[in-house]
Amino acid sequence: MSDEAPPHPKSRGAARRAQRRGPTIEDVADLAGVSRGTVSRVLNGAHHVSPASLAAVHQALTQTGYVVNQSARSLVTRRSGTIAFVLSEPQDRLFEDPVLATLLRSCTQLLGDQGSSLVLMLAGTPAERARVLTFARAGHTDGVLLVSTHTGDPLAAQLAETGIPTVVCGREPRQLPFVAADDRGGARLMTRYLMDRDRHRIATVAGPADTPGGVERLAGFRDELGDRVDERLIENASAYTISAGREAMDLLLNRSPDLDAVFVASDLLAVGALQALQAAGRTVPGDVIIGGFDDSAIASATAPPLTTIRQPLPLIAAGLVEVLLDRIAGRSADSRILPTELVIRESA
Amino acid sequence: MSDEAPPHPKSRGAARRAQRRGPTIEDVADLAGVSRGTVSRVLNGAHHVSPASLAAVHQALTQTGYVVNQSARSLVTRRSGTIAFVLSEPQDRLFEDPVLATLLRSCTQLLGDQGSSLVLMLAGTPAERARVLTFARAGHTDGVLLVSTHTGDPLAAQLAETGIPTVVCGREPRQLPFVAADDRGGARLMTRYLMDRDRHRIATVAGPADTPGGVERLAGFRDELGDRVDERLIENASAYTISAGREAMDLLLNRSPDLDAVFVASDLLAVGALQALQAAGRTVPGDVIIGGFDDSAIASATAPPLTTIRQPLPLIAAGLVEVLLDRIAGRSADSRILPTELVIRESA
DNA sequence: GCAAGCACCGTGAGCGCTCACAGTCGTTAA
DNA sequence: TTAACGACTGTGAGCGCTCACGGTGCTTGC
Repeated sequence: MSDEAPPHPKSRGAARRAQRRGPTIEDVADLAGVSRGTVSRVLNGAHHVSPASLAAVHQALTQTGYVVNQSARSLVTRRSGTIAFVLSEPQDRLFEDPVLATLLRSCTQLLGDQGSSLVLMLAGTPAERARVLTFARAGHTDGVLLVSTHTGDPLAAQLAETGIPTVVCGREPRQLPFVAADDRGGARLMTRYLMDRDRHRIATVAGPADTPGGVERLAGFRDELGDRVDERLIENASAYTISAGREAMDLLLNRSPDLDAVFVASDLLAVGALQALQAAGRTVPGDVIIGGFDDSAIASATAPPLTTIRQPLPLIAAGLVEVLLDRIAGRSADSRILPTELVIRESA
Repeated sequence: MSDEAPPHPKSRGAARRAQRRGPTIEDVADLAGVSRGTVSRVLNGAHHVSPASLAAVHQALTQTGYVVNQSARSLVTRRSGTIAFVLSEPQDRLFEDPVLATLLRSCTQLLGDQGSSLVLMLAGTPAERARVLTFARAGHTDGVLLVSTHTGDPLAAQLAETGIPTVVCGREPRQLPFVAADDRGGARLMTRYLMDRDRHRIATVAGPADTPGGVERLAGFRDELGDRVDERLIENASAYTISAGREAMDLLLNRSPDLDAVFVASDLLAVGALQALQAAGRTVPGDVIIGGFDDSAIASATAPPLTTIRQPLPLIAAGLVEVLLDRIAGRSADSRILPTELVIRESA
């Protein structure tokens, strides 16, 4: 493999980009007039380096345009510098959830600022889950950030077994640490607000029953209403989508035409509910007031704009990476539940 | 670093997961009774391996649970097995675009099926852009998949200079290969459809003028209308968001209250336009018919559902990874422009 | 005056793998 | 019979780095 010199006109096809091997640590060392070890020390921020050689190394570093070979480094340190963002969800739909997009963006940014990179992995099918596990076990990743809406995701247990640092987004009943919004508290906030607006037939479109959001937010609703809950005013949506919201609302409307308020467990769902309400001739917030959950971008884009519960997404993202990084560093880090906030707009 | 045995109760904190070094290729070789070389050959699908040793190796492979150390492999092959998905966009908003989410999902899946992984990188700020460049130059990635809505993204040029295989999503004026939907053709399709419905005051909410989608779709609109275009019926939105759509539509409505049809350059924009229309008391599709672009999930969730132009997202994703993979393998691969399709719903 | 301590530095070993090369051994052609 | 060839296999080298160790030479305390 000595096709180093451009003079060779016959490009060897496949193995052709082995050419321009960047400068190695040794090149830098030579240029700076020091040894490998010294360069390595400054690269790793170690002390015990004289000001003179430090300057020389820095000079050589910029002069050569050196950039470390992560593979070589990982080989010895056993740290990859990447973390896996795993999306465990059979439905493709999840990807259209603005909450998730925001989370992904924030995590990417946070991780990037901190020097590691994020690899995105899907874990919707068993084959994909197996791939995630292999990937993790192979040490390709320093830790995994698991996002899964369904309670009792098998991947969580398996990940826990491998022992690789993991944090899950959303309540997780197992031993794994998690970071989540205070769903129950948020639901109480909204329910209380609806009650305070002097409504008495308060319904709820809850999330799917097999998701933490689905059960927690419903629990909050029940907490606040106490013995005034009417089971016929409760409907679980089949998924977190607009159409599921519409369907659930239609059901509710059929069953209890006299409802005058509704707490919907997600903004996307609320968009659908709003449509169903308006299609049924109800005015919002005149006849019926409606409150959502998430405060995603869509909440301020509906007509009327949605009163909703804000999930502290930036804080959740920050918590997620902080807990994960702590775990990776061997420090212990507890699960966190972050407070939510009522955002009043016009729908309620 | 010999805290191998659990007996040691004092976990050493930081360097604690160096423990369980998985089986190496040598372990497998020993177990199979062959040499490193032979195991490596079967791992890399090479031939020149006798059926007997092939079987022995496979046996040993599963028995040990061996999984290759990618760092070690990359160190010698100079291939990382990862590709970077770079999002070059100052606005955070882009992340809420369902089109993008779908694209990201498809690419992740396609790449995963094919054995490589996707690392997500943001390139909104200069610092982030620099990081991408360094990352690419360091050989941490075999190729980059650049998604950028703005024409003339500086990153495209810089990436081209580095020589690392790159493909861009969306029309790209430079030498870089790209994959894009036929925006112009799609716009013609929709405009023609609106004309055929016997409307004569056809307006358009175009995308931002500094995006390929913004100019191409507007060009298609003009193509089809010919000398019947009225400049006062054209408005560029400031971004691809619901509120920008609403604002543009309001402007149009003020300027030309008599408009009876509107082609909106994206579904998100169309949602806003629809709201503005309805808020102004216009019925859709009675008074005004409206056509969107993208066929994102939201298009079928509005009331009425949007007639729109479908972008062949799965094909785009497939084209993107195919072109990129070809480039990485040293094969040449041309840019692709994929056909769009009219999807008729109720808004027009 | 010398031992001890300190700050700094260079070097060897080795991380786990792939690749090229140099075998070995059975088979076929001359 | 022997040379040549093919299929298969083992081995050395080396990818670029970090880490531990063992030097230097200098200061300090006695």
